[in-house]
Amino acid sequence: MAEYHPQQIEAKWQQRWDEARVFETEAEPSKPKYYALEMLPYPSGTMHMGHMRNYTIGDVVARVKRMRGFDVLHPMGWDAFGLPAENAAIQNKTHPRAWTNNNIAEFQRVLRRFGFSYDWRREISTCDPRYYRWNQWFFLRMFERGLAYRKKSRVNWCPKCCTVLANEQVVNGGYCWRHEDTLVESREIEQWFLKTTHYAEQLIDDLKELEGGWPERVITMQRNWIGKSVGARVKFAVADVAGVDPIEVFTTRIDTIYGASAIILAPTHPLVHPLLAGSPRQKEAEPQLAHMRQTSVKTEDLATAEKVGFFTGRHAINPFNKEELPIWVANFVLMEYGTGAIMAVPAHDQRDFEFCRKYGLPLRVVVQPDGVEPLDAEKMTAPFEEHEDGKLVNSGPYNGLSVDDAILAMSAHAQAQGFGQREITFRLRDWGISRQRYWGTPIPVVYCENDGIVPVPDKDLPVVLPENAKLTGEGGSPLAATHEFVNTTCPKCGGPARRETDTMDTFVDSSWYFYRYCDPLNDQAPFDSAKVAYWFPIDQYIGGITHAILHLLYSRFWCKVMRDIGLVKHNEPITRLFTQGMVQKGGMAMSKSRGNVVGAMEMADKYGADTGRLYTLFAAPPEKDLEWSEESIEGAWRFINRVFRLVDRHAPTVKDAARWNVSPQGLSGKERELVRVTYETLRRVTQDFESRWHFNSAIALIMELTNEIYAAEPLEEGVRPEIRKEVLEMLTLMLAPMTPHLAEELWEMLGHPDGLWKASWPVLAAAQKDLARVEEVEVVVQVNGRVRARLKVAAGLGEADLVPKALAEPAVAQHINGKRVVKQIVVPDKLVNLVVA
RNA sequence: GCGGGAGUGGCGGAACUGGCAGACGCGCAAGACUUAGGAUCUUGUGGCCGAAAGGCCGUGGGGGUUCAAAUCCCUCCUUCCGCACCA
Repeated sequence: MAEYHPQQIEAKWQQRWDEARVFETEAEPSKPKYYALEMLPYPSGTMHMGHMRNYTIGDVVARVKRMRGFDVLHPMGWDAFGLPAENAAIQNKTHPRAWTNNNIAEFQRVLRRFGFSYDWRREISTCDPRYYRWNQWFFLRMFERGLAYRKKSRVNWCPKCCTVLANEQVVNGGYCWRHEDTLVESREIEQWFLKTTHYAEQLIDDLKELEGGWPERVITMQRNWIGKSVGARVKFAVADVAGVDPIEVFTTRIDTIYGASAIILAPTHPLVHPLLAGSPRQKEAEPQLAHMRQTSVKTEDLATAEKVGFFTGRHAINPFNKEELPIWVANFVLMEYGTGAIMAVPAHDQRDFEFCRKYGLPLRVVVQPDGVEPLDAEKMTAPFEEHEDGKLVNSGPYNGLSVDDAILAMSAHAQAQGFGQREITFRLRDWGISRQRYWGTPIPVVYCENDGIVPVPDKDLPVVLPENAKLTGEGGSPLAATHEFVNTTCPKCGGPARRETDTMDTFVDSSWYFYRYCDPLNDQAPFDSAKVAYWFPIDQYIGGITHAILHLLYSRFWCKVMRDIGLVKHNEPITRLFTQGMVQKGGMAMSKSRGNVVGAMEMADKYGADTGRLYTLFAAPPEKDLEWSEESIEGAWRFINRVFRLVDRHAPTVKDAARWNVSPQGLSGKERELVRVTYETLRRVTQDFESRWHFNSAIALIMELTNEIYAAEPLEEGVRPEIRKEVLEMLTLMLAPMTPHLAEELWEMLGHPDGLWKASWPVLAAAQKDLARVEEVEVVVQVNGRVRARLKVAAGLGEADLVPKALAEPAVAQHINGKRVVKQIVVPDKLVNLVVA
């Protein structure tokens, strides 16, 4: 009687796998390829069970695909640049590289301990110059194409990070994504930007390619983030002051322009000052403007804030009807969106309605809903905003047109007259990548007095991050204070020049890392396009929902840039995306700062990796959050032991048995039932793995099978060795993707010295499918929808056989009680429902 | 405010296209084996009534469609997530 010792078994098989290079992958065109990928970790703190859940799901998928004959690429790497490393280094008086390398070593130890089937030869680390060199290379390609550019801009500045944040990194309406208690400030700085907006249209359109493969909500989040809106730009000339440019307005409802009551500018609009200068309202207006510019920048307040505004004393001319409209300034108009100016149409827009009512601006109905009493401007309590079911009124020559027709006709008119054009606006803005931090990729640019901005030539890459920069944590870039780094010569004229001292946002690193896995050691190019063409697109990407916008949007952008450079052929890098739920403890995500982590290594030490893997798969469906329960782990542990004991008990008598020829001839009743349950389980488990990803119910099925086998004990009585072997082997193979070490050990015990990694996922032959079929079923008999009896009958009986049997049941007869059966519903093999009146 | 999820025993969760609600596991209870058991094995375990047979109720609330609803429709409530004055 052997005992289950996971520590020994797991170490043993991990060593065998390594020796046999089982998970090392090369292109094998004879097999279909499969690229399975989990989001790469940021090596910081401890690896906890939240991480392990992500990798376990990915590992199950990779192992199932491998068993099913796919050539599987399953790599792992490290998102190794970033702020925490820098902060930790300052705190612990060490170097970010040392701190990061320690963490990587620790993380790697844990991943290996869990037996994940990675091809470790392909491991990458983004802080390695051999990797970030290609970040710089890509930057230069984008620079050449005008996709990387420098501009002075108002940026989000986190006073704790001492750096600029991307819009995507400002969360909860104005807070830093890393310091959720810190309000982001607004500063004006020269920054490098990547022109994500160049691809805005494609980033929206290509979402169609992802439908079905990506979660609906991720697609929706991306679509909203990019925020396409189709409308028109219209110029309104200023009436009562000369020399001021016309005001450009963006609207999606040019059809309502006859209903405009005012033009409203954002407080920071460049025309506000010229308009106010010398205006009769100047005195009252200026303090209000100053006040408006100061008040809260928190967007969460903005949404609910009272709408306030003031009249500039000036007027603009509606180009359609030559009407003079007052020009206002108001806090609810955003400079960042559209043109920073709107026309207010109170009858047909909620915000305009509120604003105009408050300030007594007139309201004019210009779209009349079909089939309703004419709208009365005096009595309206809400604007009519619908696009459909309306006709234009009070709109001069456009009266009677539908909204859609009016939009077309009026846009055409505006264009012909030269005061407007159709325009598409996006919410998406360019990606600011400059960071005033040390631990990141240096931006490969120098500044020369003669030549200005000069890109570093390819042959001088990488621009290596100096190891000796002083990290103080005080404001400013550490590289700016590192003179050996800053002072250089101009690649063009050879004269003295200064290097760019900002580093790249770390999202650059993760935007293309998965391509590098295909060709990790290439020192001539970021990768060989042929290798990428073989493996891409990624068949299955697995990670947290937290990255639904940032990482995935940037990755999609990067892919399109690479396609246009000619490196790749596909439009989208990721075919299928799966977002797994979080692992929580005490209702909150595991995090070191909350002190609620369950360390992965402690878990493996206590129960073994297989138990940890099995529990995280069993406790909840993979897309849902999982509340960690120490008690429930015992269940997974007990089950594994139960399986181990079962195989251990029978292995000596079955390991030399011949392979069963799957013949229904001569099967005893006990054998028949055992084989049937086994094959039926296999069928359903296969389904759960392949299409539904219900790992939890797959495990439940395997547990049931195990219970059935136990119930048939002693198996030696009435079950021949070759059939015992068949059943135990199937059980072992089904467990292999989830508890691979256990399965290998059992496989060996069952008489296979070769290693289960060579075995295939069992596919049921026709004879086995026949055996999986039940011969006898239980049919429920209902009277008026209530269960009154159960029939044990042969499978496949129809109405003619079932109804008489049902009526013959005493309990059924009793409930019919002489009443007439008005209807009978028969679902073969399931139920009979007799409706009596 | 807009958009998208989710509400099932004491707990985690099953239930594929409407067809026995609560699979599987945890916990709990009883029994067996045992010097012992926080090991193992067996049995029971939604609620209420009942000695039992059995009956009634039950998937967030209310209504509807249907022979039949956790599942479909309407409505309300709770909760989580994303966006948030986007013109």
